[in-house]
Amino acid sequence: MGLAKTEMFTDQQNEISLFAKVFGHPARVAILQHLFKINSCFCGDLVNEIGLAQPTISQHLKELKHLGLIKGNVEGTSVCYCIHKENWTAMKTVMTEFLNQDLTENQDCC
Amino acid sequence: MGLAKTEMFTDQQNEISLFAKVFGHPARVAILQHLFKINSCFCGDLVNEIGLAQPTISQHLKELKHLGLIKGNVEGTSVCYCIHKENWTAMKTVMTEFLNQDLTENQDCC
DNA sequence: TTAATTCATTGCAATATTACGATTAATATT
DNA sequence: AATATTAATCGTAATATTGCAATGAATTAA
Repeated sequence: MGLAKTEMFTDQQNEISLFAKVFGHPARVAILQHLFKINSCFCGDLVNEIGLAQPTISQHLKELKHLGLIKGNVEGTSVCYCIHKENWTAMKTVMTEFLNQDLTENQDCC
Repeated sequence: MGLAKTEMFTDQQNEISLFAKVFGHPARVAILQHLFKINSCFCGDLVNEIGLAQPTISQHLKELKHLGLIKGNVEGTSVCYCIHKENWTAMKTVMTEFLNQDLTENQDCC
């Protein structure tokens, strides 16, 4: 099938998994880290920085943009990308809540 | 290709993406949340709770176990699963560092 | 206008993921 | 021993993902 049965899960569970999925490829992690480091960044810079072909980087950027984690601004023939800070913060809230589930209250069962 | 070129990325980037990937399916998010809530949990309970077929749940559990985020303990014909707390905490450190990259120092480029 | 630059899109091949029926392995119960 | 229970594994179909060559669209430079 290769298709998650999203209707069986809560909105929160689906949202967490969508954010996580976009972080589930090292190229997208690298793109985001570079955007944080450089702040303003052209697509071509990322192609040089990361070393994948231009269409591949473009595709990864599209996925990040589709989830709202980055924005792109056309400047002449170039496109300048940067982190969408408000959306990043909102994502962080969702993911942090998931990661910080309570660990302490009980003993391990095994 | 369908194959990430992991050799192009840092160990940290690959590690982040591996953790994120395992959270990239709502069933695995649901399994983890249930294990946090119930603490001790048999595989069959998860099948009832989540509503996917037993082989499917078993496969998701295997991936979580392979990454070290849960442990399983055989008890008679059942297997009791729970969160691997030390490994969860270690994973949380890695992911939190990634999520908390500095947002404030610069203006948006676009 | 022509050529160059930059990036998106298309199309495709290779591989991965998801889901589950059928089966197997292991233990427990009768 | 025979049967039941529980969960892992195998095999397979359907779909998704990754990567890139080729191409297209938009702008800029000559």
